[in-house]
Amino acid sequence: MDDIDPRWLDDTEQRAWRAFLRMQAQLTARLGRELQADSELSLADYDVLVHLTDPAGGRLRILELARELDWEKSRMSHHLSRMVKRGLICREECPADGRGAFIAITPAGRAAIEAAAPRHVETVRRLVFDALSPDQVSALAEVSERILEQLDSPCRTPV
Amino acid sequence: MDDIDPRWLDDTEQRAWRAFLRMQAQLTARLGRELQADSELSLADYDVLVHLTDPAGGRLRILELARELDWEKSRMSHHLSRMVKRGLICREECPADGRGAFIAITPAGRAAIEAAAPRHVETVRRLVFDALSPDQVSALAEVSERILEQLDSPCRTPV
DNA sequence: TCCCTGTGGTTGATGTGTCATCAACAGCGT
DNA sequence: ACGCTGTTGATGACACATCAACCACAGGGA
Repeated sequence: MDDIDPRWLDDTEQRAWRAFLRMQAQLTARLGRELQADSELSLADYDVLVHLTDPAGGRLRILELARELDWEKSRMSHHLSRMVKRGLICREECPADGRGAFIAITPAGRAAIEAAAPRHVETVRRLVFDALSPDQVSALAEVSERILEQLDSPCRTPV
Repeated sequence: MDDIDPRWLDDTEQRAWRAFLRMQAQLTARLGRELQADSELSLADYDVLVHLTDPAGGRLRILELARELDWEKSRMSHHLSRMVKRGLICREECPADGRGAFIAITPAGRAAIEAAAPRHVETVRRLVFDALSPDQVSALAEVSERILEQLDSPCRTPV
């Protein structure tokens, strides 16, 4: 028996945690559904395309993209294959490194993201920011950043 | 051309939104991984089992469970099948309604959730609540609840 | 030159989520 | 009795994520 008697959550914490879990699940579901309905893109597709519109030439090394999105390389590869098949992006050789590859946005992909972005932003505003006061927006940012720090910190309580 | 020129996000909003998206993705990934490593349960399994420990008899009608978890009935059905195969739960006939069915937690299921819960709660505390001040916890609750209201409200701006 | 290790990237198996569709049945009106 | 309608649940096809194995090349030594 390795009985850890954990520090259970108190009422306030439980309330926050339950609300957060529900909100998070419902919000992403809704954002995904609306994006899909408006533009035939999934949230994942959207993220990929956004990252490909920034850099000059609209192309990135594959693992560079994976790092930015925080995806596993395998997930990245599978997803890119599907997007290639749909004509949103294409693979390009990397002359400087024989094993490497670029992935680049196609005109069709650019058209897709440019059509999708305004509606998506509008959705985010309607579902999230319209509901929040400026103070709440700041609080959300701070809480998120604080938790991100916590996640990055190497602390993993040794067993 | 239905050119909506959307109200783009300002800097503060962008900062909040980006941080929230990253946080949300990384946090659930991490919670899932640790839960799985500690207990052979996915977050979804955990949720199902939690809901089955509350009611007397540890059993619920299937759609009742789906409603509480906010899952589609099809997802529910698939997931239950897998959990039955693993011996965590079992289906039981409903005498009152010939087509209906109960789903109930098995002793093995109860053992699994009781073993998993303390560590999981500890993880949540370590990754989330240890990082936040009491004010921030309240703010998180309020923001989440506010967004949930917004999601439930029937407003769907007509095109 | 040859091997060796690390890195970039793909592939296939498996588990999981979503959607559309189907079958069984209850409740209700005729 | 009959058909309608809504509910409950199962199933098959497909999108997606994760894991482990793998291939191809780069950059070293020996």
